[in-house]
Amino acid sequence: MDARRTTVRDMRRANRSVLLTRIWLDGPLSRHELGQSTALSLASVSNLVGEMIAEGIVEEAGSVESDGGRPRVLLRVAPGYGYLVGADVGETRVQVELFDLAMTALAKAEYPIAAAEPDPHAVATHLLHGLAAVVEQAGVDPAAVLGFGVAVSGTVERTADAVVHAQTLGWDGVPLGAMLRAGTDIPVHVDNGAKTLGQAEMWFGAGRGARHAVIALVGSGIGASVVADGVGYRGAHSSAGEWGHTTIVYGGRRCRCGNHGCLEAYVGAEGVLDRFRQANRGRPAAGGDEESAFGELLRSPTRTAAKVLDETVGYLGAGVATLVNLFNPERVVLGGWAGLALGDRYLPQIREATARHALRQPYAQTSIELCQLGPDAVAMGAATLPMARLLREGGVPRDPAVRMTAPSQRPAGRPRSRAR
Amino acid sequence: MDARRTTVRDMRRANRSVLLTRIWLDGPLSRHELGQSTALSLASVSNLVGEMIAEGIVEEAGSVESDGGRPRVLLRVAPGYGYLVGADVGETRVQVELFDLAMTALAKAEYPIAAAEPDPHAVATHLLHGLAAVVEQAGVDPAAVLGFGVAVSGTVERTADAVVHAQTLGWDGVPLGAMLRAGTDIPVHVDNGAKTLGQAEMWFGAGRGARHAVIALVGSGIGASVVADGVGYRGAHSSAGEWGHTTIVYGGRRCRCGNHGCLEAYVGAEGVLDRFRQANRGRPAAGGDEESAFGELLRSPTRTAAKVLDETVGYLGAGVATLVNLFNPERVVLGGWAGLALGDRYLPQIREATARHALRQPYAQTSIELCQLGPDAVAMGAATLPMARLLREGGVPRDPAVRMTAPSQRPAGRPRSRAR
DNA sequence: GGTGCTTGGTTCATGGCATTAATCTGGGAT
DNA sequence: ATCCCAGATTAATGCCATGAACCAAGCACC
Repeated sequence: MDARRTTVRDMRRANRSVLLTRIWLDGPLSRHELGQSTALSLASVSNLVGEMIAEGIVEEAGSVESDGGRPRVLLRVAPGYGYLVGADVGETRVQVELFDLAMTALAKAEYPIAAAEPDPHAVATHLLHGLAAVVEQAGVDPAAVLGFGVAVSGTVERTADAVVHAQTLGWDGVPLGAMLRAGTDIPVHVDNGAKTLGQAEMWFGAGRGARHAVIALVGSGIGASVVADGVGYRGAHSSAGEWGHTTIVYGGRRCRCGNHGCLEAYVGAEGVLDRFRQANRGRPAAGGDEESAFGELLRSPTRTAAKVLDETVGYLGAGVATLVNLFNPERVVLGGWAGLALGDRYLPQIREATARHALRQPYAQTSIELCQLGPDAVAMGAATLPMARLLREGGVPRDPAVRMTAPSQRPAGRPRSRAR
Repeated sequence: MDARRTTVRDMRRANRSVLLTRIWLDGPLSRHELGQSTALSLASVSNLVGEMIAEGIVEEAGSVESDGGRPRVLLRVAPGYGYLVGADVGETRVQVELFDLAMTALAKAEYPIAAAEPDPHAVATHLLHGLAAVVEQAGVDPAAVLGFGVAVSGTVERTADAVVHAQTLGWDGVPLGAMLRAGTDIPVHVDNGAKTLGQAEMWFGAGRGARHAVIALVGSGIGASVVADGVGYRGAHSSAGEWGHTTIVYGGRRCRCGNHGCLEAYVGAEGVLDRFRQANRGRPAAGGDEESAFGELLRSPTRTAAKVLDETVGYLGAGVATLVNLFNPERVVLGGWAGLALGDRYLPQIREATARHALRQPYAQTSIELCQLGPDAVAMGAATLPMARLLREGGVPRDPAVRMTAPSQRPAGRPRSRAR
């Protein structure tokens, strides 16, 4: 229902995008298979693929015999056509990683963050240093870096400046995108960490193959990443999926957001430990930091701990049921460090609790799984941002005339279509 | 991220769709304005519009002087090009209405439903009779009826058979679409009533102009219709938006769905009246049916009633906050007969309660309004289903070769483009 | 070791499409 | 009358996917 024209060029871009996406996601494929699954004519597949091979973004990768006939040549995205850099701005450190297009990590850099509420400029500096460092470390031509994806907590406005509002960092209105762009020519993408992790999980993890999924992340805080019909659901201002602060116990426990009865106050790691302390006559769980204390609780639960955890599973089930009822996903993927820890031990119980609280039919149509990538995949998730753009644009650079930096074996060095 | 090709024909259809949608929604427009707002070249606008005029779906509607130059001719969708029939399958009656393309109601038919759990065949018969009746009544050529939209409660599978699961009707797996198609040649569309009402509200009511909105419907039951980026959000199996059975009071009141603490058990009219009865030492509210009892409660609230209603507003606020946090809409539209009744009197309080329970930022980015169409717009909502298809397809009939039934003043009687 | 078969991939002519630039149309102002 | 101005149409152009014909590579069979 959008009010935008379509031109003949959009068509080609769209078709390139479809082909490239399919080649990238579903591994080496022959031209024939591509035609089959995209409904594109073989002629067009050949034409478009030929163009992309000439540009260097796609390459032939061996062939496979086909009973009786000519062997089919397999195609894949050339891993070395370009590189992606992803960064995770956590509460304790900035982590930067460089990947090739096969998503193989080639270099890594990490910078600790001292302050509880770090200075945005310091973080931006870390990020830019990290970017330069991993490019240097991997020995990659900076011009071949297709984009720099940065994942932060909090919400990110979808404007050019990528203004960040992050309560946990104490940032309110930090134009991180603009700040980074001032320091590099590489295209910068900033987004929420839960969303990027969700995208990574959809492409490489437990979400593979699903078109409608919710990635539910439980850590110290709680968030969710909603994927609807293959694309991330963002809402009007990109803050959709704030699952942690939905009311689950009206008038209940006070939450750090200031409200009462939020899911996070019951299921978030901090909330769980706090509830345990109350149930345990004021004595907190053993263990130094939150994560080890939470792990200790799970590993050797006392009677009190078991009770608290049982209740936690119940609350979590009600929370997941809310997601199931409202979003009707075909899959719910539970992640985050606390979510994985809980899920490892209590997944059947979580499913039961969800079944108790969700409507029968939507529940029957969904499955509840655990994240497969672990919580360290945030940087990779961030690297999916430039990759998503590359796939969306069908691999073409901004200016269709330029871009002959890609390695091209062809003597002509130009797309064939010009040569006529 | 869908794996579907684009052809040169899709392009034209998409552009026709964009133009037709814009002409229909934003009233009479000149070719110039169309070019402006769609970014289409004036030549293409002229070409496409000319085609649509030749087909009869668009017509010129006067002109407006433009300072100094040639006056601009205004275009509109020809109201009599075709007709839409919408039906509302309620719990007590089947209502069928016929509209022209300007959405003017031209005929109406109504059939009472006796049983609490009506026989699907009886309902289908009513619907088909109603369809024939309104066509007859309006004196319209049956071939000019573009589609028959049917709104039911419950969820509707998006398959050709349009299988309906409706708890309130006692239907589980009724292929209503298939049943209706067996009795008429007119294209049949079946969907959930909340969703169609939401669409109507988006096009003609309080949702106008919004791209992200949630229409929250509170009656005896509770539902929501989510519009994301201009299109209805359906989820994997079309049951998204089941807001009524999200847990709001963990372990709370028993709901008719069998669970505990559902929003519906607190804010649904039945739940409110039930809570009043409990608070009122077992004496129910005055009034015969649910609706009048609820109205009575609101009109002259006793101290007890006021307290119950205050609490209701609180629960409702928490429920709306859940929608705001999870969907991040730019607008929440409150409707349904009970929702409107509550909203008329308590809208400021509902806003406050929502503010208390929602995150600050998403709440600040949204506005909470009341439905403008009233609960009787369900049949019109159903008629939006065929209209949506017409707009999506750019007005072309199924077989592009046929369709010369439309009144055409041109002597040639064919689209000009052929005449070269 | 040719001949035909089968499957994979490419070339070429064709028709559809939106675009730009030029042209035409209808009104007021000079 | 003539000019000007803006709206609308026509003509020429270049891009695009498609179907049909054609080339390529392996295999089996005589």
